[in-house]
Amino acid sequence: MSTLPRYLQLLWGLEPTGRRGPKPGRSVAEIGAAAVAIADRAGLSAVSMKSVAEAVGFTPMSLYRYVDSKDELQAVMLDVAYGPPDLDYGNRDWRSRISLWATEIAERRLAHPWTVELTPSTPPLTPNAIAWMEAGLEALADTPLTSQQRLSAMLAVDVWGQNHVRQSTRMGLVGPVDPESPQGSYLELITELIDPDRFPHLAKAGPEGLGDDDEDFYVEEFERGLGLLLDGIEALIARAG
Amino acid sequence: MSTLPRYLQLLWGLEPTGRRGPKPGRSVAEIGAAAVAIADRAGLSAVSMKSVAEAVGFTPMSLYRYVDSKDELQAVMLDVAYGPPDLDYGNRDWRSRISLWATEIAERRLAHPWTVELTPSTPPLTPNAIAWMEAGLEALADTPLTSQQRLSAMLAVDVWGQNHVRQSTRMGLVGPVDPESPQGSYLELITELIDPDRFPHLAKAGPEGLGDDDEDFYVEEFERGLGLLLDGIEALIARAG
DNA sequence: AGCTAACTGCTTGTGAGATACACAGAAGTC
DNA sequence: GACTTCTGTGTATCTCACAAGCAGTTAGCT
Repeated sequence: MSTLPRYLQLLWGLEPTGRRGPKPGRSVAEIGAAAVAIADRAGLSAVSMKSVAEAVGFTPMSLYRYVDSKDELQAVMLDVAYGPPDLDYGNRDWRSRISLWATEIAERRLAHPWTVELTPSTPPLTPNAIAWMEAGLEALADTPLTSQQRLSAMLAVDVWGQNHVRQSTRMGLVGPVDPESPQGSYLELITELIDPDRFPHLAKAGPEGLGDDDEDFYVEEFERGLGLLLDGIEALIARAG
Repeated sequence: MSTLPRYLQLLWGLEPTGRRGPKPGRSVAEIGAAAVAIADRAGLSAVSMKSVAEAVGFTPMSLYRYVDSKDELQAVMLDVAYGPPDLDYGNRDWRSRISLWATEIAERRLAHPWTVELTPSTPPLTPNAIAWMEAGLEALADTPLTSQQRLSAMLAVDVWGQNHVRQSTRMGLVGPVDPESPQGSYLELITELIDPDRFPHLAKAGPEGLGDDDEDFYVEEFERGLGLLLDGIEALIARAG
């Protein structure tokens, strides 16, 4: 049994009782929240050990009492940004359940667009992240799929949704406009580069597929893609059931 | 019309003719190849402006004649790593075509596992990346889907495949073992953390779903997930046709 | 009550990395 | 042959993440 990294112990409330020494001035959650606030306000690049430390009234090195590396800090940030899942599945069917699940996650991600930009180097083990995974599996609980199939299906939905949010926010379709992204220029560039003779399919898809940066393009495309995945799962269920 | 970034001009061979001054000593492609070699040998973190410069016989600052930032260098690296698509669709049906497409991309990614770790901040506009997208769309060309639907479907497949490679390499199922990743410990940690009462579904899926790190788990799971997506696309086609 | 071990946050320091700027020589143009 | 434009270079700055040792604090033991 390998011992848990400190930030996980702290997040899960697993510290041994009867500790000596001064009480910690802040909690990991507070530190994470401060980092989240900075990222929300000034972008991910503004989150440094120094800036976070200042925000909580620490010196940079003090943060290392709570977190062993910046990577771990980012894991905490994700946990704080997602928050606990709050889903009422009622007596919906599985299709409607994962839809709800996927939509809710997407909402949290949209609220903190930087969440889809950082790529954790280790699988998430923080409480909220775990809780969301649990909720996703629960959505598929009454299907005849094996737990492995459920896991795969859920992962597919999750990854797809994450990517959708990423693409949408980068193109400025949704959410607060990131000042440091060129957003609009992509379309200009692509039409400039794509020679219709060499890339006929792309040439057709480019303007048509990306052209209407309507407000609700995000929603339409979300439903389109999610539907595709759900149909795939449905086929899997049909075969298994 | 916004003007193209230099590295794209160079990659696409769009430099204006009749230039004065000395010829460039190297090409962007060479620089990219050097960076790729370093990443393959020593990991992504070993790729710095300095190390790449040394590899091509330059000083760090010289690289900025070819590439405006490290981000752009990474875009070049991806282009070099993917290489041009070399697919023979023959007279397969669409299902078999995208399968081939997805499999081929996955192979390239496996050959350079770091490709799935870096997240380009801008959509890919480099020649090979574009060519791969074109090939993906071509695979769906004779379906009754709109170009927008084709684009979405292709993107879904691509994102899923990328994630699959990422997960697999991180868990050490496939490819060269990254010395700086803890790999095995995840399973221990998760079983240590997941209280079966609070997270019943995960508790069941965890050991069962991730347990058999067999060699061919990668392939099985690849086919499973890809099949799910293809079934989704098929449903879409059925509805559209 | 006094002692001690374990813990707190702080101070100072280091090494790496990306990138700005001004320059000397090369290769075209007139 | 003079002018211009582009090449690669040397030097310097600025920001980070992170290392190591320190002084004050507190819970439990004697």
